[in-house]
Amino acid sequence: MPELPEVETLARDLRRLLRGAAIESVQVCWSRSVATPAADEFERGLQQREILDVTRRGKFVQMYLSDSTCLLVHLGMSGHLLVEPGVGALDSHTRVAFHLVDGRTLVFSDPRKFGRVFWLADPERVLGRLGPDPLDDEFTPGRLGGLLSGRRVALKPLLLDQRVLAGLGNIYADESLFRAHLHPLRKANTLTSGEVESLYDAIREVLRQAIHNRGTTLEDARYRDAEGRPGRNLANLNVYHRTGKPCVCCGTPIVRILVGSRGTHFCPRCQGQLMVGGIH
DNA sequence: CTAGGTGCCTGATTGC
DNA sequence: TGCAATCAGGCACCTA
Repeated sequence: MPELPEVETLARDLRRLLRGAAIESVQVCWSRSVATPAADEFERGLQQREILDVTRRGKFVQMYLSDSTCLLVHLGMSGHLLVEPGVGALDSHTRVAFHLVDGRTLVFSDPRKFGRVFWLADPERVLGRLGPDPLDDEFTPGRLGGLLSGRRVALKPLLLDQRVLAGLGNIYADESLFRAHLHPLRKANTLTSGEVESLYDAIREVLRQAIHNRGTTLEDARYRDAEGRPGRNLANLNVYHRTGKPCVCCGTPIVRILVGSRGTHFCPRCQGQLMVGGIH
């Protein structure tokens, strides 16, 4: 599923491909994919607008348009944004098609229909709820410590909460906890300052490596960049989707448990400590 | 604040 | 073989 590294890769590609392009017309094929405004207004209002820049915030792709409005795309579980050379054969998973003045098509394809597109004058209406971006310069170990302190919730659900930290999903939350040698059920407020520091380093390093590899495309899965290419970060995963396989560090089989109904992968030996001092 | 549940969805997998 | 049931998961929203 697309998380911060995949969305970052996509946003960089789209910036290169779309900056300066103008929208000729918009076709909404599945109206529920458009969160706001209503589909007919979305189709009418976006005509002739120019795409000035494309960035990322958390897991949102953010497109700045002429007239200072903003198009946000959340890919959900299975969304893609593809730039196609022509009008393109719109397959059955196409939810919104943006026909560009230069003849290309920006396709929002989303089999599972969990993705959403927003057209807003003020993107903060949606983005304002997000916590800090873990790769932002403003994000420091001290800031992470502040987010964890006083929270009795387990680390795994906390890392997935976009209001706390924006951009981690199931893959990179598990990978970050492995890299930091922290058990996913450890209560957030029990971390020592050294452990906070190592979690901070782990999150940033896991995300940076994944971006360097242009994101993770699982064997079965579907993540593709703006030009349809898969990412190559799969070989970098240490725990996610490696249930029963030996830990790269100690050889112990990787375990999968459910935490808040989400599959959670970890090494029971490397990440074994549930409490400070090693009490289980 | 925290924990747990539901609904939204459909391709892939599992079960009989 | 073939069909039906189950699973996967990001997120908003609800209840206790």
